[in-house]
Amino acid sequence: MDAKGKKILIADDEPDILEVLQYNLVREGYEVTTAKDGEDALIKAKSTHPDLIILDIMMPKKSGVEVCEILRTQPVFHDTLILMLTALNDEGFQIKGLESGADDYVNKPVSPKVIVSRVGALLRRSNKESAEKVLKRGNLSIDPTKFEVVVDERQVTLAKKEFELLYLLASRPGRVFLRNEILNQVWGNDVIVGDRTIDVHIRKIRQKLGLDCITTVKGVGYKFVN
Amino acid sequence: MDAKGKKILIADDEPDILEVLQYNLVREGYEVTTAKDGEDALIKAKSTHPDLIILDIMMPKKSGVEVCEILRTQPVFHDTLILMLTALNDEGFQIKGLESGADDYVNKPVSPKVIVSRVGALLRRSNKESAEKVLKRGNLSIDPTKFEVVVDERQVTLAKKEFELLYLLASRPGRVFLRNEILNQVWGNDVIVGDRTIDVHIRKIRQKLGLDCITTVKGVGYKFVN
DNA sequence: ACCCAGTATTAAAAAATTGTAAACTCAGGT
DNA sequence: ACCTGAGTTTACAATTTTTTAATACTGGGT
Repeated sequence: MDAKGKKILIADDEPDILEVLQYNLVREGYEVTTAKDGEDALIKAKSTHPDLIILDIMMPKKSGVEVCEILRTQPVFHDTLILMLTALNDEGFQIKGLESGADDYVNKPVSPKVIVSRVGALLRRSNKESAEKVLKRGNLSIDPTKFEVVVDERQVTLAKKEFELLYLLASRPGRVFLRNEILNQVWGNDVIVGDRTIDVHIRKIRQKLGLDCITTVKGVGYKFVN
Repeated sequence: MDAKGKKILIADDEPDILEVLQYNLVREGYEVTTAKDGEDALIKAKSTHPDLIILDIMMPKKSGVEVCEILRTQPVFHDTLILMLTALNDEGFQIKGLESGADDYVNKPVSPKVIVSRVGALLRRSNKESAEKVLKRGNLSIDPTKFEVVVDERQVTLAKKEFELLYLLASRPGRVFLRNEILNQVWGNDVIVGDRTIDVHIRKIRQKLGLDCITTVKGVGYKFVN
């Protein structure tokens, strides 16, 4: 739905850059892995299969251009987005970066905001099939673009997490979602919250909707029924 | 919204480049015309009236910069988007390209992906101001050509950013705009401003309009309601 | 009837997000 | 050089959301 779950690999030999980028991307909800040189990048790429890779051009072992070229030869990484970090003073490399199959490049010194914005743009573009559509379930209508829920003509305001949780359950009516699944989908893989948190949100949804559309499956999870 | 139907003219003297760009842009759904030199570009531009023109800087007969300058003197081409292709080694021309009225430039050698992405970005960005129509939402009227907002007979003067922000939100009533979307649309992809800036502008709009037409969706963004 | 694991309910704490006023920057105009 | 206002940032207050924690409930198994 959101940035949630999207995996990003950052490869740069300067720890400071790694840190600041990681911090900012994690804050946006991405799952971030880092690599300290070209070979490390290849290894991490193969093990984590990121959605997007940020490659510094100048790195020990293998340059960003080399890494990019190697990745592009493998079908698995054919659709992986690659964002190059280039220093303004090595023009030759900049050119190679583009030729080698990068999807975009950003000049150093990097601005976290610019990176975040470009990353978002790239992922959004590649993501156009995951269209957010309005769910209609009986007298219930859930519109993710308007962030609005309507029950029998009556408009209900849900908070973000409540909305996401309802949207998830309603996206597959009847199907039981395990508590773990819910945590991963709505909260993200790394966020650590207790199980009771889900209960509380479920309760609020039931309360606000005034409908009994969410059923508890004891020992398993919750499901949306209609 | 869709790229479909948008016309693009590509002018370059290297047939290879013409071909690869044409192939990639056509695949994206654009209608593409090509020109082989500066004068040819002017002729084709006049006959096809493209939405966007890709100009190589170095061309026989007339350079990209010249073509650009000539086009810009004509009102018909005032809003036509121009994307320059520059060789990295002639910085002087790069600068001239921007001065002469190009909307963006891309360094050679070209990467189809980058071109497609930039073209998309340009068209998307221009889309908002090209659809310059008066919005009427209840007792609120927003005229982008006059740059004027009227609430219940009363005329309100908004600053540029305030106006653009209101116009964006009002262009899709009900739809929630994420803070990132707002930043991209109103401020542009590369501009770096803090989140509070949006709030402050929203506040000014609310204040000046004296209407509660903008709703905060906490954790998500803002939306226009009526 | 009692226990137990799991869930519901509540209230209150903690965290996140937004609202606001005021100050600062910068460009343009006088 | 000075003024002015748009635009931005800052720092803090106000608010809402999210989480925790403590307690009560529930239904099946013994």
